[in-house]
Amino acid sequence: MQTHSFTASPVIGLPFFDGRIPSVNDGRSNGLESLDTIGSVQSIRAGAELYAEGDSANSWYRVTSGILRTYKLLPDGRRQIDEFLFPGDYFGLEACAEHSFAAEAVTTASVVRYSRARLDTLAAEDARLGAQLLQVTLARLGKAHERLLLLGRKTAEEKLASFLLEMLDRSSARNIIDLPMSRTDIADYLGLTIETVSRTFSLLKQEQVVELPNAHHVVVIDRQALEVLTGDE
Amino acid sequence: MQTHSFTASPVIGLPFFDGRIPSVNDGRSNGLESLDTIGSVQSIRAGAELYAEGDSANSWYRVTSGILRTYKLLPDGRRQIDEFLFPGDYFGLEACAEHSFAAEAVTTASVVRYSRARLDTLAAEDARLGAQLLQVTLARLGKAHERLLLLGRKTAEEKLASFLLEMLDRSSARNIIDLPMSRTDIADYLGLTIETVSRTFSLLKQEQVVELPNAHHVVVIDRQALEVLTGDE
DNA sequence: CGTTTAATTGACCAGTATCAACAGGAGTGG
DNA sequence: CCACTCCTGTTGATACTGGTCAATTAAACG
Repeated sequence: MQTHSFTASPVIGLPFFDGRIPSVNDGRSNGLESLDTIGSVQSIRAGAELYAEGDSANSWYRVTSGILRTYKLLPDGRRQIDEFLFPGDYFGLEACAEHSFAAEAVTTASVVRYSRARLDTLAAEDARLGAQLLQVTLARLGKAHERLLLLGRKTAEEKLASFLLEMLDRSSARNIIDLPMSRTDIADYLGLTIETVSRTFSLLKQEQVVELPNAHHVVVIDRQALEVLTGDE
Repeated sequence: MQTHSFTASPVIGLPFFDGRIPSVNDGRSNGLESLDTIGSVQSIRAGAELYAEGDSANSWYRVTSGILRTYKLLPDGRRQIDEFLFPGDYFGLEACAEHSFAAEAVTTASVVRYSRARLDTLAAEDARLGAQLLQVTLARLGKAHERLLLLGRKTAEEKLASFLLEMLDRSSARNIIDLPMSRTDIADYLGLTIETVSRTFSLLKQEQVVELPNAHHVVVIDRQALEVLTGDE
């Protein structure tokens, strides 16, 4: 991993609790760009670990390129992926002094690292910064609760349909999904096995909802059918 | 439901990100007591709804007595309980303008209701308040991630063991757990059916880990065994 | 190309869900 | 005070979704 200085972008203000549904992930401005002045860029090779569960949580991060995953492990090796992180996403800010989950790069990625101590100092002086941090954190909490419903109550097909729509919403293309992560990653994100993920992909293909040109690309043929299959409506 | 004015308690400050593992639930001081000056008390009968999914989220709450549950529903009636809320817990603060989950009383309960607008105004003026809100929200996010692992990767017995230890930690007694919620509630919290919850209770009894004087009380005979059964260590 | 790793598919199995019957308490009325 | 009812929880029989183990195919990499 390499670290070098980062060129600051201008400070951009944001309305205070403006009522819009915030997206942590779309890279849009959310006022936190002002922090770039205290950040440093770090590159991570695909598969490399940024920090482990239990590491001291003295930094906070924003993805600038590539994809990362955060996850927890059980002692016997079972893994639950908490989030896939895309450019623009913030992560690593935690309630306690140690990270409660690990972070790894799915693809080669780069992040901006902020000092937690400096962040706290700035937030103590600037209430607006604190409000923006709160807004970002509340948005992540909302997504986590959405995932509790998925993991606790949805079937394999509903889980995969929900996942594909989530990925489609982050995709730049209208109906093509790029899946940089492996089947193992998808399984550990959805609380399934790789075999079930694979079989469910085949099922969706058979139902003519999607096409699978290869394992890492999905073409959505019938978005509405996919939405019905999520079980959400 | 009845509403009346609430006597303010003195403002108590808290160190700014002090590194302790925060508990949202134990009723200890966390600096947010200053908000009591803008809160009003509201009583809710057992089983009654405080707000529904989709209601406008213009309030924020703290439990002062009783137990509540927040949950999400799928259109076909499947339910996932997000959190059980105990005295001292804060809830209802959300990223967007509508509540993304419903809140109901498990037992007759009372809450303090805060105006979201006034909260925002106060937070805009007082960076320390914002930091405390952030800290409470980060703690809840950490607990949500813990539950993702439980729902995605744990077996029925591991889920129930984890649940019982969570409830024991909130209990005043050393080894007696009071469970005010129904089996249906527990099932919807753990992503199981009531039959599986009931069978797993019987299993734990058979394994001499707990005693079940009745459906709403659990005596923990062997806490260490219960900890092993969570799968966490 | 050849080798290795990832993904798919198949056969079978296990854990949990479903459906159904029964038991135990709490509340109600005689 | 007891019988009746209702409701919740427990237990049993069976079904089914998704997991496990294994073989095959496809993709990635040197």
